[in-house]
Amino acid sequence: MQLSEQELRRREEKSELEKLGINPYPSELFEVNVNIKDILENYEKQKTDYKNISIAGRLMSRRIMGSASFAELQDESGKMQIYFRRDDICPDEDKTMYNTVFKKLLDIGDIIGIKGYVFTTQTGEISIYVNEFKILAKSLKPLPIVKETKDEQGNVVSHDAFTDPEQRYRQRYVDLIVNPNVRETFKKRTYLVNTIRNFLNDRGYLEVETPILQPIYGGAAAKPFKTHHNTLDMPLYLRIANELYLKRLIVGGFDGVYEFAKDFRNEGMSRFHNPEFTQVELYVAYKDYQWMMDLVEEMVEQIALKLHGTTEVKVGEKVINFQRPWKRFTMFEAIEHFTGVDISKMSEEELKATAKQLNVPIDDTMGKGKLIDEIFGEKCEAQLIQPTFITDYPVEMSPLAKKHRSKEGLAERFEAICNGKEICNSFSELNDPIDQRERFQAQLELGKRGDEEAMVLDEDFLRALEYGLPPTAGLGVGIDRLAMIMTNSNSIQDVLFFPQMKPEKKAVDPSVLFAKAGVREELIPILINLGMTNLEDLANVKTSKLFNDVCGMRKKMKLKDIKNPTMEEVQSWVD
RNA sequence: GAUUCCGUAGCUCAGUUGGUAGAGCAUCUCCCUUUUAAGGAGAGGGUCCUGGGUUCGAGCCCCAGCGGGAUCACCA
Repeated sequence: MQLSEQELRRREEKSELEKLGINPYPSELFEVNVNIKDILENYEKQKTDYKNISIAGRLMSRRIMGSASFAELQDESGKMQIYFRRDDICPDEDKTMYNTVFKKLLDIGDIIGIKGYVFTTQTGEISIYVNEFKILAKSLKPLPIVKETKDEQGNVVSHDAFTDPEQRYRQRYVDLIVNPNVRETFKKRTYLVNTIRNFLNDRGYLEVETPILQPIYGGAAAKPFKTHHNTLDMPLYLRIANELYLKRLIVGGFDGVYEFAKDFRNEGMSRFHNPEFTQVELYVAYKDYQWMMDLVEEMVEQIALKLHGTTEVKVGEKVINFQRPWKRFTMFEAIEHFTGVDISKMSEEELKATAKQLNVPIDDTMGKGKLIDEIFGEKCEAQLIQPTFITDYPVEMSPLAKKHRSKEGLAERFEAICNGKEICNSFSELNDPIDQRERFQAQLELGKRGDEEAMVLDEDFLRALEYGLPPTAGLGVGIDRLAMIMTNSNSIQDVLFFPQMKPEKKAVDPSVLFAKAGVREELIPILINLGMTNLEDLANVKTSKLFNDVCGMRKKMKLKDIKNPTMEEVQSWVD
């Protein structure tokens, strides 16, 4: 690893501090009695409370002017100017703490604790007057620091912003330090989850945990990640959903259960898809999907209010209003609304013809349900910006949903669509075990025909249904999708702290290099132990010395079974 | 997967028909006691993503690869 000049300098500063008897990474706690947000909000009202403060954070900028300096301190709650004066930091003859430690050995990015008092500068900025400071952690890597100014309208303008998406996602910690709006986004995500949790707890539903490692994956149509348990010597799957487990709990006698679940799907990635994502699933006994729609409306409206203080949320150029009640369309109505075609009574052949007319791509494997779904997806979904419930999906697409109480071929199912994307999915749960078995069997048929996402038959789940599942309404809400809308984020990566990325760099594995040069496999560990990392290292020492070293290391590593190389052999590596 | 754009200093980015590698910030030295993108004077810092090719000469042109973004298609 090649260190930059600035990194080397910071390492030297670290040893300078140690030479001065200052531990750059002290162990003892640093008492903090206030944060920046608190000062900004309350100092003007209650100045006497801020005569003796102790605060810690990261040094974000410095303006040194001879024997006085201004700097900026950032803690979790915000940023504030701090003021240093040499003769206050160092009241005695010895000016080391200011002249050397502060001016020379401190850098932007260092974490410090300060004691002092709050005051207002001549230019009217609330600042902290530093009486003493302490280094709490030395930072060895320079931060991509963002400077900010305000234009005439008072808008904050960033300069040299840290914007490279790759760097931001790979080094989220840096992103969080220098881009305060990123912290806000993730706080909102947590408030969103908390709001849902409180909402469900208030209604008496029980938060539960169910297996992530599952012997049979189910509850959704998706490709799973597969792994293996050594002791049991069996395959296991990372869950694609937790639906079937939560329904087992309803069978067990709980009237309402929910779980915030990380689910895993081995599928494509995009700005809407990450291999692992979060859903909250909720199941409530003795309810149906109509009831669940009311719950979703109320819950999501409450989220908007909690996060924004209003039901109106700005997303891109649009304003989305989550105020109840939301528009409700059956799928047929939605299609008729957007295409002018009433497909509710059409046969499979007529549907095919309609799809072709509407330029909806189809293929011969598609049945009636799939055709309807395609037409909807192609012609309607993207146009639904304001939150809208779409109800009554084709039953073929919903193998875990109850058949519609009155409409042939449909299921009691709804999705809420918002900003052109599904944010939740819900149905009256299928609780007829015989029907459920048949639906699974139909899925098996699809699987045999090569549908990789077809569901697998879960005998234990069917057994649970046979004991009796009360009529139940179920719901799944995509937390990431909802968080994207609620935080005005364009990509799922912006609402996941650590989105999935390709590995950073192919580490050049020396053993591969050596193997290519014709080194016997068993000798490679010896070379690595000798500190050789590439072929140049081999070429840089005399062949005879290399030969001696290898034989010596072989002995040291007690590799009796390995034959020493010959001189010719060693020579051949370098050639 | 398809299309398309990008990769130059620690950061943000310029770089002309192909002719010695540039700016601002950051860093270092000096000056400066209320500054605020502080200021003034000076200095250091580069595998121009990698590997080939064309050329007297490549950051620039060509080919291949790596990494990333955006858009589109399937899944939430």
